[in-house]
Amino acid sequence: MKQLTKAEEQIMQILWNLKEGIVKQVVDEFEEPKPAYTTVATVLKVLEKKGFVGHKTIGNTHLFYPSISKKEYTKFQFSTLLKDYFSGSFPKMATFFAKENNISIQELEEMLKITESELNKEENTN
Amino acid sequence: MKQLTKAEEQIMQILWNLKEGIVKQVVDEFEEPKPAYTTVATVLKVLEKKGFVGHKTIGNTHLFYPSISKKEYTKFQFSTLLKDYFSGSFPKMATFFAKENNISIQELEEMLKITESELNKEENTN
DNA sequence: GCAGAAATACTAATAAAATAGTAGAAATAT
DNA sequence: ATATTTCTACTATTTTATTAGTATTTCTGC
Repeated sequence: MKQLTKAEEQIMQILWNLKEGIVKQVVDEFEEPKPAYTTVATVLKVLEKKGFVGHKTIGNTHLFYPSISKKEYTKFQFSTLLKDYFSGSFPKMATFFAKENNISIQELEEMLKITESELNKEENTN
Repeated sequence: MKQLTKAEEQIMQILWNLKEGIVKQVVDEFEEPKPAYTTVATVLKVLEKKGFVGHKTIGNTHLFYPSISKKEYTKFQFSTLLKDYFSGSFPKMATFFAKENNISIQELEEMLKITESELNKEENTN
């Protein structure tokens, strides 16, 4: 998989949220200063060529949707980070996080609890 | 902080490993096909302009060194990922990791143990 | 001191990313 | 059915990234 560029990623994030949308809707999701309509349209076209989005034509407009899920891309990003910055070790990453945020072992254990309950909760969500 | 580009990041990784090095050493760290000497030199110059590396002149050569630590950049990358893909929640990230890798609660708890011991071990390392 | 090696500086060419304007098609409103 | 609006396609421009060649400088061994 290829990395998204900054502009592309922003638009993907919007599309993942919207699930699907026409160019105008995507533009509206931007903070001021909003990019030009044509800018967004161009990036969407690029994303389509690269295989990250698809569209169906509805009337005279294009309804765009992600053709790669946020989850898939997250996986890719996460693995890349884990590999390049934590030698592929999740405990290393957790340690890093804990130290960066001055998190104690007690707090870590609480997080584990939260994680466990999320794990149960989402067991059948994907 | 600004994102490193792919080429830049590769060279930073090498420099972080070497701690410091001349252009030739950096080139040598590349897998085949190695980039041209001048390519590496150019990227190093860009990195220097952007503030990611510095150099001192030794004899007729430049000894380059990272002027931003891997740790700092890791922090930046990690926070960005956490924010953009896990709503800033570490337990969400841990859950994601566990699910992606079919990790059981028992295994998670073992990871916590490893994390705890790393935490102790590295208490005074930074 | 000079030949050759090794290094950088400068320059260049290409490619990709980012941004947006203009023309023209299609729908719509009256 | 024509004016207006809305939308896409095409094109263009600027900036940044990637890659590397050539010229020049500096060092080193004889």
